[in-house]
Order: sequence, then structure tokens, then C-alpha cells
Amino acid sequence: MGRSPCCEQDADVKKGPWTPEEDKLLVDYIHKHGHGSWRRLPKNAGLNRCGKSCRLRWTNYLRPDIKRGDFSKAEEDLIIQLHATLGNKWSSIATKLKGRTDNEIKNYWNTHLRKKLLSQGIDPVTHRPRTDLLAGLPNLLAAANLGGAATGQLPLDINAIKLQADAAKFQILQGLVRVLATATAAPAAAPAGIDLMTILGATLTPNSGGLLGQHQLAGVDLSRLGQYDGNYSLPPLTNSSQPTRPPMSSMSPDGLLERFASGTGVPSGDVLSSPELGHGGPRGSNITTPVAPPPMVAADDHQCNTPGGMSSEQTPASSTFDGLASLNLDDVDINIDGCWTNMLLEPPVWLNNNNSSEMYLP
DNA sequence: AATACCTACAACCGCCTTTCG
DNA sequence: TCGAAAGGCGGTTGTAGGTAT
Repeated sequence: MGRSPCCEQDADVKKGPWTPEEDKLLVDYIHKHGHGSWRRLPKNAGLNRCGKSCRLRWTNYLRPDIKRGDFSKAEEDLIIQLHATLGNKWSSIATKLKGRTDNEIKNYWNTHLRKKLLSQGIDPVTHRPRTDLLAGLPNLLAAANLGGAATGQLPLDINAIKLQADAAKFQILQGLVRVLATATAAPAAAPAGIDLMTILGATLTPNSGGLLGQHQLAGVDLSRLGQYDGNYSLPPLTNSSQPTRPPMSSMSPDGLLERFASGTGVPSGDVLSSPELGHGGPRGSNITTPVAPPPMVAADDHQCNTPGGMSSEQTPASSTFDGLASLNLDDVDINIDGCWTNMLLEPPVWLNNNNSSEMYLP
């Protein structure tokens, strides 16, 4: 227990990238003698390296059966599938991918697959749709409002905070948009996933100190709620199968978020102006909000009400800002001069096929 | 052209488990 | 049975090359 590093006793061993000469010495020695004891190998092979370093160099790079080059789609899918069941057990995953090393798979995961999943709105840790987008809302809104407070005591760059809050709000809004958009089509396909309605319900219901006023339920056909099976999943963020729309970057989420945060509700057809927070999007950019999905779960769902807004789904490995850079904002279906109907090309069937106006608040 | 920033990946570090005398 | 040595694993860091400003 508490063993010292294997090479600590020899401070002169070389570290850093291997040279071709060192590689040759190592390969030649192993071909002749096998690796035997890794600790004794460097001395026997004439290498000024730690045995552990030799082992890693051999197993991760020099071994003849290592397959190099890009990962195929099949390999990608297999890694994702295995990671979903095994977690970060890279060595176990590597045993299923012939010729790939655990280190290579781990690196590929961290540099490619993790980002890929994030861009699709999937938590790479849980392999389930991300919930932290909504969970972080209260704190981020608080940060955004710092600029309006006459505190003046903190030596913080308020503009920087605003920028951060703006960026986060865009992402949060994306999450809301996707939740709302998904809710319209979800009954057709409802694979296992998080309970988004639970999240929205707990987040938005007035009883839970949420964001929306109770009266917003008026006009919603609650009898159709049975169509919701509690397992809506998020669609990929970069779904661009819909007609071209103005880029999201041309509108501001401030108004919408402010309304959500205030608990005053958003009347149907209500055109929200942006500058509530004083640093919003372009002047005159308006958005019209559809009704949020009705709260399905009562305020006794404490998951989203805990201090700090952390849900049990959230992990340190996926912060609110993760994947922000890779998000394709231009694919978010929000129209600056119209309403969100463009993003809801399909009728809101889960509420009422005959009268889409029920999607809007009175 | 110079610099800053980003990305990918090889390599290292430290802890845990297994093996062996 | 115990403890040290060795191997293995996952997380993290360093760096080279590419790209943007």
C-alpha cells in the first residue's frame, strides 16, 4: 500500500516523448526476450527509462497488433454502446475492439465522442438527455441580474458575467425549445429517457417556486395529457431537417427568460421585448412564446428544487457550459419576427390536433 | 508574418489490485 | 498470512501541429 512510484528511486530516467532509437531498442529487446519483468527491462535493454514507461510505450504504441488510423462508424457506435454499460472501464472496452488500446479509446472518447454526444444533448456520463440545462437556470439568472443590482462591492467584471450569463441563457433556452418541440412529437417515439415533464413541472410550477404562473394552465387541454408517457427524449440539437430560418443569434432570450423567471406567465401572442436585463439582443427583436408544457408532476418532486439546482442526473463531468461551443445555434428554430410556430411545423398533436391555438396561452 | 488559441494524442502520475516469496 | 513488488487502470498533463485573428 502506498507504494512509491516505480521510478522514483532513479531521478535520472528519461521522460517525455520516445525517440525512434529508443523504440527500436525496446522492440528489439522484446522480440528477442519478451518483456519479462518490466522493472528490469530498461536496464537489460539499455534504455534509460522507467519500466512502467516501457510497458506503456509497448502496449499503447509499439505492439505489432495495434490497429492505427481513424475509428470507423461501427467502432464509434460500439464504444458508445459499451461506455453506456461499462462506464470509463477503458480496458474492458478495449477488449471488445480488436487492435485498439484503452488509451486510444479513452483519448478518442474525450476528444470526439464526448463532444459528439454533448452536441446531441446527451450527457456523456449517463448517456441520457441532459438535465443540467434547466437545473442551472436560477443561478444563471441571478448572475445575469447582478448588473442591475446596485451592489458595487464585488470586484467582478459585470460585463463578463453578463456575457457568460447570456451564453448560458442561450443554451438553456435551447434546452427549453427542444423540450417544447419534443413534446409536440414525443408520443410517436418515446425511448427510455429522463422525465422531461417532471423537470419542467418541477421547474415551472408556481408551487415549487418555479418559473411559470399557475394561470398559464388555463386553456390547455389537460385531458390530453395522458398521451404523455413520461419518457420524452431530446432530439439532436443539430437537427436541420427543417426549412431555413433566421439564425438564433439574431434574437435574444432575455425577454422569455425574464418572463419565466418572474412567474408572471406569458400570455398567448404576447410579444416580448428583449431589453429587460439591459443588455439583450438587437432592439426590436421580438419573440412570441408558445405555452410551456403543463406541469405534470406536483411540487413534491424535489429534484429540481434543491439548493444549487442540482439534479440527481447532473454530474460534475457535464457542466452547464459543456458543449456550448459545439452547439449549432443557427439550427434552433426561433423566428425573430414571428413566433415559435416555425419550430413547431407539426401540429401540437399531444395537446390538440384540431386547434393548435391551444398551444398558446389566453 | 506573428501571435494566440484550439485540438488531438502520447505520455505521465498516482492509486488500486494482483502476484509471489 | 503478510507485506513488498509488479502490473494494471483511469485521470490528467504536456506538447506538437493546425487554425484563427
